[in-house]
Amino acid sequence: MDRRSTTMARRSVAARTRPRAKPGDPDATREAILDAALELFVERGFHGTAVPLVAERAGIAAGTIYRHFESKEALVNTVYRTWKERITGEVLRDFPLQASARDQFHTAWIGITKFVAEHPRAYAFLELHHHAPYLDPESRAVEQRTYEFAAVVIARGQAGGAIRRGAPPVLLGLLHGAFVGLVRFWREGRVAWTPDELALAEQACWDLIRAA
Amino acid sequence: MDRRSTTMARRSVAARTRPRAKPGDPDATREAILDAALELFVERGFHGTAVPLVAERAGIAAGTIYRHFESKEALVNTVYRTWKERITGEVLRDFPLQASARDQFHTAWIGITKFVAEHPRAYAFLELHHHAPYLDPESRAVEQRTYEFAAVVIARGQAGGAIRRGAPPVLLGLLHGAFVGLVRFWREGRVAWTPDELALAEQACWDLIRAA
Amino acid sequence: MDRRSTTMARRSVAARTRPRAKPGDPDATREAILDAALELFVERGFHGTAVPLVAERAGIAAGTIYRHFESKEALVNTVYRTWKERITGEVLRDFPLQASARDQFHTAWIGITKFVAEHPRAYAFLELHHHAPYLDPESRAVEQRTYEFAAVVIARGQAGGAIRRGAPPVLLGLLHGAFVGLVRFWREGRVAWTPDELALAEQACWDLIRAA
Amino acid sequence: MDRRSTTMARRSVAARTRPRAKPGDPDATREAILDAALELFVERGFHGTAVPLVAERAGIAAGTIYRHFESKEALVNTVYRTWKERITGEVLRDFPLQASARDQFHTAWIGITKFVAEHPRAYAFLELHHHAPYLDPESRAVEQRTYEFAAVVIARGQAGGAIRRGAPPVLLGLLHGAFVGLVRFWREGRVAWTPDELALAEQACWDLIRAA
DNA sequence: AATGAATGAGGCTTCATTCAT
DNA sequence: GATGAATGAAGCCTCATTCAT
Repeated sequence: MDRRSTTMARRSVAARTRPRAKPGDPDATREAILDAALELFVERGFHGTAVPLVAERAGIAAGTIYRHFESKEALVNTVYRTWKERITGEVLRDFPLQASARDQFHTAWIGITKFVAEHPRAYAFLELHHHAPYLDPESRAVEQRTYEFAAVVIARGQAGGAIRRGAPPVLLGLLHGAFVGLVRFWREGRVAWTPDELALAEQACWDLIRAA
Repeated sequence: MDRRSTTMARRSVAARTRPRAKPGDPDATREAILDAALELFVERGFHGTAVPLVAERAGIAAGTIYRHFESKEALVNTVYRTWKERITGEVLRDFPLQASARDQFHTAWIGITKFVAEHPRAYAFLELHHHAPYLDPESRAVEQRTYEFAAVVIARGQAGGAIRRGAPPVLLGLLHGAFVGLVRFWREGRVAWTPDELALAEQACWDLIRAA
Repeated sequence: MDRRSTTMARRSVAARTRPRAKPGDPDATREAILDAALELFVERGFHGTAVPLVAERAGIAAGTIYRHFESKEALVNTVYRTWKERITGEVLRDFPLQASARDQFHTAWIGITKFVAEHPRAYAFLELHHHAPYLDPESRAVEQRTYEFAAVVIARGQAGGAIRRGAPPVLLGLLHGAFVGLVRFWREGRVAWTPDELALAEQACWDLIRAA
Repeated sequence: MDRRSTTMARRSVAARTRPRAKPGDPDATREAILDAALELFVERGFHGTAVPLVAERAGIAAGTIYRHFESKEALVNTVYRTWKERITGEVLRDFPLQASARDQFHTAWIGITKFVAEHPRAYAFLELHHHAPYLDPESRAVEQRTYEFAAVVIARGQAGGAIRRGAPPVLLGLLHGAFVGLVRFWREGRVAWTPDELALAEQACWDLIRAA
């Protein structure tokens, strides 16, 4: 009845490759569903993705999804929170609260670009579902916390004279949007995700917000 | 199936009063449908908008929509192309091909912000449906043409030394994304759409792409 | 666009025979649905009756039901109220409020037995759905009003000395139950619905409640 | 598949404590299932009760039910027959075949009211599932045997002059229905189950069938 | 051209039943 | 015997589309 250690090992391997078939292990099934949902919601949008299609891509039966998630909405929200918390965690872990604004910016830039490179679909998902009407209050709270943290960092950079004056939300909207635009063009194949391009983009984005 | 020039002319009048007119005039009916569709696709998304609902908001019968558009997809695509061409036209009309990069930038900035202020829903629609899976090749071509023009302008700015070096698509992605991010935050009520904020944003965006 | 009079005539004939096919007339469609639902809910119960089955018996497509009723629950409730109001109206129209208790009893008996003979399925439906959990407050209110009227009549009969002492609800429960039991046995083919049997039953029921 | 006598004996003990015991004893498991099913079928109806829910209330796993019952239908039928036989047995045990009709009536009345008081849910179950479409022929046969015995007793009462003339099924339908109506009103909270009310009801029911 | 009732495929979800452990 | 995750048929309902008027 308990083969957790074995199956966990097996799952983590499977997860790193592709969606996969029915292992009979609840955790693996759950992961397969989350992976399939992530992909499909990115490819076709929430309403454009039929639940049975998610099941098919996950290699399970349609009904099985409802043993793991209460509803399609609960599923998107879980995907959303899982990845939003993950990216936030990865970027903010070891965030240099005492460093200069430029160093903080660099740290965040590296963290986010790394995440995008490793989990491009997850980043696309988060961006596409930003403020989607089917996100529940808890998901919005996660969103909001990230936003508030960023606004505070910006405000402190302004206080220190390193970041240009102006309402932090304006700068944040521009900065976040610029990065999203870059990623989007990369996904569309219009730009490459090379160190050179990224260095250029980083400098440009810093110039976007830095004080003159 | 399209009679853009005629209907567009009349449209601007209809739009300024009310949509959902049903005078028995085919062009007016068509416009009412396009207006209703624009509103609803923004409010509820493509999949969330039922065709009979569009008809109701347009003040006509459900079946009538199919006398003007082949399908729901044809309808979104027409809305998309209509507005994409319109914003492109408005921004590029009188575009100062001979002016300095900074002046060109300013002209474009004024044009786009004006469009956003006057047609916020249309801009939201275009942004929300960017690369949607139900957009057809022709709609994508319209997108592509805009993109190519912008890339050329950037490249010329680089050649003249006014715009920072780097692949034009990177700069374009950042710039376009920054603007979209600003508008999005404005729509979400996080920033105001005042001259001050816009001036700040314009300068920041110029710094994003200008040469050092 | 208005063929109301013609179609109404056609419908009332059809209604008297059997459920029927799609006439294209909304009222007739609605009636066909109500008739089919009445039959099936009696034969198989509410939860045992699939909506598409109702549609099939009504000779229409499944989706059509939802143009006439918001939900399956709304459908049962409409069937319930329609017939409950009808039987109440038929029995209470010309109810002799000033007559003796025995005459009142006889009047009600005749009215109800007539209704049962004419609309046996409707009576079965009402009895089977008495207090069903999916009946909405309005349906329950209809139920309640009938009950209260009967209780008052009983109480007045007791006041006049014609009806045996005791809590009116007890007598009402017994009396109503006895009649329902009689109808049930008739439906099951155990007793005949002949004047002789009915006269016997009427006398027995009167003896059930009359004063010694 | 049935081991009625063994399990029934043990059952009365289990029922008096709590259902949902799961001692690893097959008979106890079976009893727990039957108890849980009885409760739930009364509370939520046959179609409204999910098999896994029965399992949960019985304190066992869903699959286990199918080691004891072939199907959900087999389960209801077993519940039905178990209790139908039990009430019949309790009422007819020591039935005074030689006594007067009035005494026989009284004996039956006491037996049934006692059963209702002790097993209200079981009585509700039997009444609610009378002639349900998912009862199988054997269940109907059990019903039929009870009915036939009662008809014979009535006929003998008529032969002795104590019971009014008329087709026994008519009297039986009325009598049984009256009692059911009483119980139903009691369950709905409209009448109390007190000695006074019961005495009144007994006399009324006797007057329903007794000769003038 | 317009209407709007009707259609029926397809979407989300439930649940009776199976089966590997 | 028991488990409980998985199954997939079937249920309720929506909605893009058609067609008789």
